[in-house]
Amino acid sequence: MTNHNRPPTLEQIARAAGVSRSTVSRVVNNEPYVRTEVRERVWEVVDEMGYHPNAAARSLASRRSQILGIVIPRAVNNVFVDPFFPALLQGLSDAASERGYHLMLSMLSHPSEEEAFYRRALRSQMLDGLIISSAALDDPLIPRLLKGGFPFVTIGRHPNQPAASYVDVDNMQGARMAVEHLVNQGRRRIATITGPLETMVGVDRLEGYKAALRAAGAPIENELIARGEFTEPSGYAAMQRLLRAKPDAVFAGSDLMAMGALRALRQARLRTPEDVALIGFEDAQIAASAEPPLTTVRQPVYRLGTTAIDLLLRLVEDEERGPFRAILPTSLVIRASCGA
Amino acid sequence: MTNHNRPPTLEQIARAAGVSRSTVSRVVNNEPYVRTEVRERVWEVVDEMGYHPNAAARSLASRRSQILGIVIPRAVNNVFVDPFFPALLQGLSDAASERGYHLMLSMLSHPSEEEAFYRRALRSQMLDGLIISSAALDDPLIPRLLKGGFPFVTIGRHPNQPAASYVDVDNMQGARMAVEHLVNQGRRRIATITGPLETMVGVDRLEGYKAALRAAGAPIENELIARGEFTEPSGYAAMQRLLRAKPDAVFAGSDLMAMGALRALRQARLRTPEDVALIGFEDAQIAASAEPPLTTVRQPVYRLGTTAIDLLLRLVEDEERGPFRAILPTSLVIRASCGA
DNA sequence: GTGAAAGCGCTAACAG
DNA sequence: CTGTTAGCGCTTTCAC
Repeated sequence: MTNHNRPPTLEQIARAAGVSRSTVSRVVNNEPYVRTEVRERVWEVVDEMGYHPNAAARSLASRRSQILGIVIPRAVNNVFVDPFFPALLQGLSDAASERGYHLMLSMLSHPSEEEAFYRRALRSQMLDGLIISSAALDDPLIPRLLKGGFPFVTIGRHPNQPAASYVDVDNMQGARMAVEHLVNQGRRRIATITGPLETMVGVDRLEGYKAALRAAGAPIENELIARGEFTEPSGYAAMQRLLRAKPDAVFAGSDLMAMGALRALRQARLRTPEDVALIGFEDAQIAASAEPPLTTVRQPVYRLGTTAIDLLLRLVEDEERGPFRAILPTSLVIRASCGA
Repeated sequence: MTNHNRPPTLEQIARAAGVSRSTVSRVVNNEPYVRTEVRERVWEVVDEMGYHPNAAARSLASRRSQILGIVIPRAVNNVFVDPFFPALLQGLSDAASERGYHLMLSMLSHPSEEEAFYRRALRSQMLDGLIISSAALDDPLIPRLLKGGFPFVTIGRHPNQPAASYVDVDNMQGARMAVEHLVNQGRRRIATITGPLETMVGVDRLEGYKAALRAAGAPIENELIARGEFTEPSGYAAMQRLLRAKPDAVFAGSDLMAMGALRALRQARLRTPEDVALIGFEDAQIAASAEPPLTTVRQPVYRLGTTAIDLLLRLVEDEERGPFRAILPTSLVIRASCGA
C-alpha cells in the first residue's frame, strides 16, 4: 500500500498505455507528432484512469503557472458601491478562462500590502502576468514591475509611464459628447461634478467638459465646477455647492454622482430636466431606473476586462515588447434627464 | 552562462551560507531545530541575494498550494448591481491574505463551465479549498465535492446537504425583526416582496415575515406577497402588483427591491412612510441616501467572508471533519422609511 | 541541530 | 514519430 490513493500520474498512464511519459505528455498537451492510433489509445487510458495533469508539477517544469493576477487597491474607496468592479471582473474572468488561464484576485487594503503582495505573488513566480485596476497615478507597484520586466496591463491610462501597457475608455471624448449634447439643447450654464483630480479618469472627464465648452465658444467658470469622489453622497454635496451658480445643466463624472445631484436638485425643488438637465457617466443599472431616467455616457466595462486580458497575453505568450494600448469608445445613451 | 539570470534557488543560498538545503528550508519556513547563529546567518544571505521560495516547487513537494478558490455562479444575475459581492470578496481576500493564502476567483457563466472548472482547478490539485457563493440549492458541484472529500464552505446554507459546511446570516430572524417592528408601529396590512423562492435567502426571509405575522396573530394573505428577483426593476414591478391589495407597509427582501418599491409608491402618489411604510434588507450604501432614508436589516457581509475563510481553513489545515456552520446575526437599522 | 538522499509529477531537449 | 535523459526548486524522511 505505497499508494495513498493518489490520483494517477503521467508515469502510470504511460505504463498502462505501453508508451513513454513523453508521448502521454504530448497527447495530453495536444502536441503534434503522435500517431493517431497511439493518440487515441492514450486518451482512452487517460479517461479510464481519470488522469489529470498536476498543476504544480507542470508549472515547475514549464515555468508557467497559467495564472494571471488582478490587483485592486482598496484606496478605491468606492469598490463597494460601484458596479464597475463586478463587471470588470466578469470580463477578465471570462477572457482568462477562455484562454486557459486562472485569475488570482488581490484586494490591497493598505499600501503596505503592496509590498507583501509583491513578494508573495510576484517574486514567488506564481503569476504569469498582472492586471492592475484603478491604480493611483503614483502607485509604486508600477515602476517596480517595469524595472523587473514583469508583464502587466493597467486598467486606466498612466500617461507618465510611457512603457506601461493599458486599456482605457475614451473618457475625454465621452465627456465631450455629453456636454456638446447639452450645448445643442440650448443649455447655457453647464456645470460639472468631477471625480478626484488625482485620478486620470477624473481629469480626463473634466478635460472633455472643458473641450466641449471651448468648442462652443463658451467660457469656463470655476464656480460651475465642483469636485466629488465618484460616490452618491459626494455628488449630492457637490450639487448643493453648485446651486449658487444657478446652472441650467450638469454633467456628472459618474452615474452615482449624478444620482446624488438628482437628489440635491429634487430637494431644492428644481425639476429635472426642465430647470436643470443632467447627464451621468457609465450607464450603470441605476441610470435606467432613476427618476427621470438618466441620460449617460456608456462605457464598455466588460470589454475593458476582456481587452486587458488580450493585451496581457500578448505580452506573456508572444513575448512581444509592448507597450500596448487600447482606448475603447464610449457612447451617449439618451434618456429623459437631459431634456432631449 | 548556464544561469539565465534566474532568481536564486535554495541550493544557491545553501552554498553561499555554507549549510545544506535542508537547513535553509527550515529557516525560511520558521521551523525549529536550527541554531540561532546559523539561522541569522542564513537570513542574511537570503536578504542579500534576494531569495524567495518558488511557489510551484513548494506546492509540488508539499502538496499544498496555499490557494483557495472562490466560485460565483453567474446565474446570480444580480452580481452586477448588488454591492454584496464586492464586500464579500473584500472579506474573503483580507482573511485569506492574513493567513497566508491566495484567492483564485472563478465566475462561472454557464453550467457547463462548472465541469471545466472542476477539472481544471480541482482535479489539477491547484486549490487547497473552496468557497462557493450563492450556489443554487441543486448545484451539482456540491454533491460532487462532498463525494470527493474536497474541503469547501458555502456562503448561504444548504439544508438538504447535511454534510456541507456553510456560513449564513440569520435571514429569518432579520426578516422577523423588521416585520415585528412594522407591527409595533401599528401597521395592519403588511406586504412583502420576496426574492426568488428557489434560493434559501428568498425562502428564509419570507419565513421570517410569516413568523412575525403569526406571532402577532395576523393572517397571512397571498395577495400581500409578491415575488421579485432581488433587483430594482423587479421590486418596482412587484410593488405595482401589491398596490391592489392596499398595503400600509412593505417588507422588501433586499434594499434594491425596496428602492424599486419606493419608486412605484412615489409614482402612485403614495407617501412613504405616511401612507406606506417600507423596510429593506442588507443596508447597502443606497439605503442611507434614499428618499426617505431606508430602514433596513443590516447583514454583516464582510464578516461573512472572513468567517467563511476561518471555517474553510479549519477544514483544510486541521483536517477536522466538519461540517462547520456559522450563522451571523443581523440588526435593524432604523431610518425614516418605516415611520418610526 | 544538521546533512544526505529521495522524491513530488511534469516538460524539454535531444537522439534515433 | 517515439523514447531517453535531465532537470524544474523545494520538502521530507531518516541517519548521524
